[in-house]
Amino acid sequence: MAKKQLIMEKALELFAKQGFEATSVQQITDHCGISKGAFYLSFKSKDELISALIDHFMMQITSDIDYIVKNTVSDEKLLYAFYYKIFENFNDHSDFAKILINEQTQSMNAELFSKIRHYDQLMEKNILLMVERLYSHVDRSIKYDLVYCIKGFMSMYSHLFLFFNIPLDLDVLCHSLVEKTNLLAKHTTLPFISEELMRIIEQPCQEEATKEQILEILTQKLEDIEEPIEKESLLLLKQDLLNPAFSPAIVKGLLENIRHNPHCKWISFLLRRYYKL
Amino acid sequence: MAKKQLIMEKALELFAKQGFEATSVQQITDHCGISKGAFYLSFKSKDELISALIDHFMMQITSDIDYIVKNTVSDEKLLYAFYYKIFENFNDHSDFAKILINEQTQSMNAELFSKIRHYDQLMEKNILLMVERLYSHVDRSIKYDLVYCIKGFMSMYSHLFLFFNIPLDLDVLCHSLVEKTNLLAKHTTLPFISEELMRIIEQPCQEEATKEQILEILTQKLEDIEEPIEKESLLLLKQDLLNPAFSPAIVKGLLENIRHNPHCKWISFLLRRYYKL
DNA sequence: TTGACAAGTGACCTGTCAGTCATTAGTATA
DNA sequence: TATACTAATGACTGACAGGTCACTTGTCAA
Repeated sequence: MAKKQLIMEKALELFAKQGFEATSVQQITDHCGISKGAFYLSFKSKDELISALIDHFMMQITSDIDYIVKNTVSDEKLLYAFYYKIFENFNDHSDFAKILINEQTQSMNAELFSKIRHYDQLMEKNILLMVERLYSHVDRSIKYDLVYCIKGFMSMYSHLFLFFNIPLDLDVLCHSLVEKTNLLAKHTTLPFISEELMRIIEQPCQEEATKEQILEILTQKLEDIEEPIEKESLLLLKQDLLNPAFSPAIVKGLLENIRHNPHCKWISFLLRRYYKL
Repeated sequence: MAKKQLIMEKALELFAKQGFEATSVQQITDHCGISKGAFYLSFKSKDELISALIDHFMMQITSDIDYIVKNTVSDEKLLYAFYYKIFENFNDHSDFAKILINEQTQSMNAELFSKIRHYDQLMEKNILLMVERLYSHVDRSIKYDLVYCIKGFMSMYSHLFLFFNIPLDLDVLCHSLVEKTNLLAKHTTLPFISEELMRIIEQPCQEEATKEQILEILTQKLEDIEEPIEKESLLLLKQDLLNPAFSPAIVKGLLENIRHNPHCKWISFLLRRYYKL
């Protein structure tokens, strides 16, 4: 299991520098100091590696953002917190962010492509939720334009510090983008993206995970977790999933216990969605 | 020469669908109905093909935009005309636009990468020029943010019609973006991109073409052009380049004669820059 | 009809890749 | 020490890539 992590870390560096296609398995294993055969003990294929990388990082950022959008109390601070968490993630995992930007190409495996698209749609949904909450008083016909502008800001400004080595003042950046977003929300009168257009764009998003799927992931995660409180919280959540007994408050508390462990972010996201918290 | 064009057209389709790396020379020649050997009669390598494609389309759009920014009289209409020309180009040459978006990766040949970057910088320069002209009365510290927001709008909204087959109402789109841009220009108080930051980003842009380089391109183009007025205009421009005699008005008129021929857009751009028109 | 020459062909060359598997090294138990 | 087992190795395979070149075809004028 530690080998798997080593490979993921080292491969990430190479992918960010040279791109996915241009990096051979041999290069990765050389960089890890292991043999080519050892690679295939950890991953069934090169595609499975990139797939694991995408899942690992996108689950984290998706659940982070989901938590912020659903749990930030103050409307005032929500947009700032959103931008901050996005850029903080991009900054902390800049190698992955570079891959994500450079490897948008539809040339890659169709399965990987739809995986990225899936996470993109989850993100878009959360941005829309945020826009609807923050700007409920303004003309609703502009909400999809706002979503796209926010996504545009995210992509242009992350380019800045990802590809030029720039000292990043996150606070200034986020305040600047909050102002821009609020300006557009307040004054825009001519939207481009109509409800109808949005319906064309939005392919049906994947179903929510079933209880059985969540249970499976949860059971698997139980083995990885060492920390006693987190382990017990997970165990109790599993029991409640099989045999509902706890009140929402208790469930929420248990989820709170685990959400800061990187390994638990995704399962925590799935459970929040399952319990509609 | 016609063979070259055939290859470029057919390759463009495949590149847009599958990506550059994922398309083999064999596939291209099959799609053209020619042999692999014939490909190498027209292009020295696969890289030279993609390089030719980039030049062909980027020269056109760069010179189109340069002309609009430098020759649109009405401030009112400039921004609209800019957006319109951009999206019109992306729409007309959507296969190329897709390649440009998908193939930003630094994994490609370094020479190709810097070629794209060079055109990107020319475009950025023109956007900056436009921003400085249109918003000379507002706080100048926000001008670089405006440039980046304009680029963000361009990229997000072109995604919409490039990757989802959407009926495009260019007029509504451009009015909408003009409004957004003007709003940001009018009300923004918290810029993020400072003069200093911009200096870090801006690597020295390539030198302007020398008189000799322009002459060489001009002489070569003369052979391709059939239309008598355009041919004579080019010939006169060549004479003036060797032996300055014409007044600016005459030179400008001659340039006007040729600028609508797609083959002449680039040489017309170079000459405009040379004569500082 | 001939011969000269450009245009076009596709089998072939060399290199690289993802992925396999017979073998070996390491380790823990009896 | 012997045995049983897993972890790890790297030479190897087959597929396919970009690029070459000896050869064929087509088209002229003489």
